[in-house]
Amino acid sequence: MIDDDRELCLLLQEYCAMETVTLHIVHNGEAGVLMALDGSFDLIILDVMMPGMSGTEVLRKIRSASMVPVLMLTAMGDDADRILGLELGADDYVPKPCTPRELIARIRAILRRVPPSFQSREEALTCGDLRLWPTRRLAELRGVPLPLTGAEFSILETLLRQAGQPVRRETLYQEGLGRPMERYDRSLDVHLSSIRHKLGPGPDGRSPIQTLRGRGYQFVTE
Amino acid sequence: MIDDDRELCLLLQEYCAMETVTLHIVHNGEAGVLMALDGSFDLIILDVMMPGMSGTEVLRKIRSASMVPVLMLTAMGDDADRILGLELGADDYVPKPCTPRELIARIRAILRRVPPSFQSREEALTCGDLRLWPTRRLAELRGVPLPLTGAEFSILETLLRQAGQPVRRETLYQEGLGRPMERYDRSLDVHLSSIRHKLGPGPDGRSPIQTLRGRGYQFVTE
DNA sequence: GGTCGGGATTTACATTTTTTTACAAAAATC
DNA sequence: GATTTTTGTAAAAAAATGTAAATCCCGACC
Repeated sequence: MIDDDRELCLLLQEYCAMETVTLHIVHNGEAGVLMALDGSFDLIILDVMMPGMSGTEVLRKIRSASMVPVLMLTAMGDDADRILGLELGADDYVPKPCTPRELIARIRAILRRVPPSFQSREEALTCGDLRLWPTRRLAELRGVPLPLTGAEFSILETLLRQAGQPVRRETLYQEGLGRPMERYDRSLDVHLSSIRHKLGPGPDGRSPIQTLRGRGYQFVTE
Repeated sequence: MIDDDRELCLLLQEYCAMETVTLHIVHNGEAGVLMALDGSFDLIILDVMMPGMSGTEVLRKIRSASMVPVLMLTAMGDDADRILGLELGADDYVPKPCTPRELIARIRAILRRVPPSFQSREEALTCGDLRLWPTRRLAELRGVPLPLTGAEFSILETLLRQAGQPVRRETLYQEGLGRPMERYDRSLDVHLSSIRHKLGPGPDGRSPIQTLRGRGYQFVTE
């Protein structure tokens, strides 16, 4: 999502999380273009009205290099922008203000008609001898299927997506268990214990999941 | 539906909605031709008797450019129109007045015999060896027709449209069963159990429908 | 109007996963 | 070194899900 309205971004991000959609946010056009062209997104939500590089300019830059679906947010009744946007290759246009619900519905509609071959489909998350296929909900350790429960899989997926860097407990709660962390809640610890048990020790004898006391956990790379 | 009888149109539209068929309406021939040639409809319902461009004239225009199935509504006993209609390439003829129910039945009959390749651009939903045709409400597993009840079909369709990512229970209730989820309601579980039973195990021995406890369900991709 | 039958829902209980609890161990703080 | 905080983990408790069977509901048919 490329939008300078931080509040709207956060609101939508929250809603997306509930809908099991992951929303990444940038607040200016320059960063947005770079991110959009990174190729790892299914769809870009783009605000027309932004300080600095305008939305249509961002769209032009994106379209010059990529076919990634773009949904534009426009001020109510701004037909000129709308038409320009559609001509430049936006896939849909939603007038602001809009409800998160409507936005999600539009997003799903766009993704339905985009051929799957154009959708960013990652193969597998690999780290050492561990490999996860999130869309298949399957994990393999040294070529052998690794039976993980749902929560374990989600937590491990989150760690693996950021392998080599620390992931905060709050993040693991949100992404892995789908709820915010609360005081005296020890679920995550228990799940991590169980994941470590199933993974066994890494090549160096330590667990591949390292504890960074007070700062979270980190999946160690080779 | 191309018909100037607004009341009948609305009545039928309501009935169609219940049958999960989407009915678009125009009340005159000119608009009807344009709409029919848009190429996005599975079938056209056409009233013979209309002010302005007559039904047969509309049919002639449609047929000159498209093979879209056309069902004609004719005044009782008006054989001349009927024969002319069939000669011009109508697929069926239903005398007015008729019950919505009968009309839907005829529509389904026509769609059954029209080869899928001629049906509107709604492609089959395919995932692995499972394939659904949402407009025809037909499912196939490894090339063999899979008998599913209405609720089962809708739930599976919802899962398949978002294959590879989790779908929340609330969504499945709303999209699949058409009502909000309520506490202590276990219908969905029972339907899922039955779907899983009918689908059998996937290539890896697990069910293609994975449970994400507390987060929903996910149809796994290949 | 009555009965039949298929599908949907509810019920009841089995099973699995997740969370809580309780305490031990490690690290940080004083 | 004593104390507090944080984390690890086994075990118990709670919650969510799986599923067979009973029941309910509604349209079809007589």
